[in-house]
Amino acid sequence: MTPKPYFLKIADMLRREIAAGVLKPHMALPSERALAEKFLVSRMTARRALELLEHEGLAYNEERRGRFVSPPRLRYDLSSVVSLVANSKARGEKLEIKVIEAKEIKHSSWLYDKFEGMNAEAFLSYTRLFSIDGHAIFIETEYLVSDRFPDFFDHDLKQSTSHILDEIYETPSCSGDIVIKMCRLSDNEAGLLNIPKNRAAIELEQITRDTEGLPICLARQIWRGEMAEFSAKTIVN
Amino acid sequence: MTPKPYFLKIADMLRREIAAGVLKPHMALPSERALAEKFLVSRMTARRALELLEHEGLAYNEERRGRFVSPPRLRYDLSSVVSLVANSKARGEKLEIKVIEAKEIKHSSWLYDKFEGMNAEAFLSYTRLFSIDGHAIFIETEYLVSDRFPDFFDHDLKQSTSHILDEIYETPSCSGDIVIKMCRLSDNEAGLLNIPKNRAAIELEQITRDTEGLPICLARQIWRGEMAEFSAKTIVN
DNA sequence: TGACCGAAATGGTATATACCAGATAAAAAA
DNA sequence: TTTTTTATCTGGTATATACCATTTCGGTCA
Repeated sequence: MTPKPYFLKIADMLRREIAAGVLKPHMALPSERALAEKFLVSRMTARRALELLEHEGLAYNEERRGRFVSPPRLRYDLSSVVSLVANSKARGEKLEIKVIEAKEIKHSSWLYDKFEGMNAEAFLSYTRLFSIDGHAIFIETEYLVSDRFPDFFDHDLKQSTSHILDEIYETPSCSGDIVIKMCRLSDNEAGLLNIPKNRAAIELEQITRDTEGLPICLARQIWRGEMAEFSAKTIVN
Repeated sequence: MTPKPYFLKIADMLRREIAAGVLKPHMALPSERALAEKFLVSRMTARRALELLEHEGLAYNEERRGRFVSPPRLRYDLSSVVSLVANSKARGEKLEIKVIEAKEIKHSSWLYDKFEGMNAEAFLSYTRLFSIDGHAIFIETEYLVSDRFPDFFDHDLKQSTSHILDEIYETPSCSGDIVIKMCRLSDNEAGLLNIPKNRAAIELEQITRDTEGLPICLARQIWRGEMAEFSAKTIVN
């Protein structure tokens, strides 16, 4: 039997402290150097233990600030499109929405494919950062057909999109197609989410459709993988 | 402007070769030592480039054998429980199911919670490994209430569970609750999937229910994150 | 032919070190 | 008091090295 690697032992110890509540959500974990000194290992070995906890979703990392204990996962229900803003408020969490960018895109074969059957020439695009209690959870970029929603950017983007589309443009969304996969963060995305570059994350792409099945809105969300879990209901036949 | 790190440059090169088709699915990538020599960097730096591709889902790793190019992702439709076995055959893929373990579990508070309202004392549990074209995709462990499905293990477990439950026990599943999240592989799971320990992966838990809403089967799947993507349909209201 | 062995290749774990860059808080200056 | 500087803390990148464990494959021996 080969002996248990040091970095696993160190990770075990930290895991126990988190489970026991000695280390509470958003509290700082020991730094790489502190762990290395305490366990008499090299800094690289200490780092591996900490990175392990990150992969598990037990810790998160803010670049050059330190590593911190992750709070319990947020559950995102795929079966209802509208709910995130409302649900979060109901749970008493302080959901913040920060608008990062809003622009018009003239030519994009990628968007043209996604909005097949729409014959659109220009698209509205806006990116927002969603945080709960001051901690970034995901980035969302949404795309709309320009012609269909005139003066869209005149409205407050700090509210739920479905609310704007429904109330103001009277274009209720009826159904949506969602695809979830593991992905890697780009530099820009990592910066917005305040975590190191090149990390694994979860990408959620959703196309909402109107009553006639035509695409209304394409949303692409990049979630901090350890922050959330996604639920859905399945109906057979 | 700080210069682009070496490991990113190396990853870029590999990414280009994969995109260009020079490196095709399941072909071996250069080894850590080969890359280090070619780019005149240390082996650790070469490894970081390779690990980056793994995190992105472009490569996978078989312990002490080497790293290989990942095939395109498999799409798993959350909206229909039954389909995986059938769908895969329709696409002409060779889906293999290998039974790893089958046992009865007498006492488990965890299972007792999951099957609330069933008053069950013992559960059947079996673990299967699903592979396509010789490559492991996910592990599934399913749990059933013993009393409800007598002599269950007498049947061939290399077929879809819903088929057995439906045809033989006349217990069609009607709906299901699914939860997806990023997770870390245990040593055992990593061994079965033939990838290194302590990696990020995707956990999918599903409870299927009968027409009365009572839980029939709890399934827990551990997917190689880079191998699949998950789709769902959402209906508003 | 078939079984075995050993060399070569692979990744896995680990050390010790160095310097860089961003974040933070204390100390110094305005 | 407010602003600026400075020292210190953090993780990020990178090198060079060592030895271990498993896999693979070629060669040898029965």
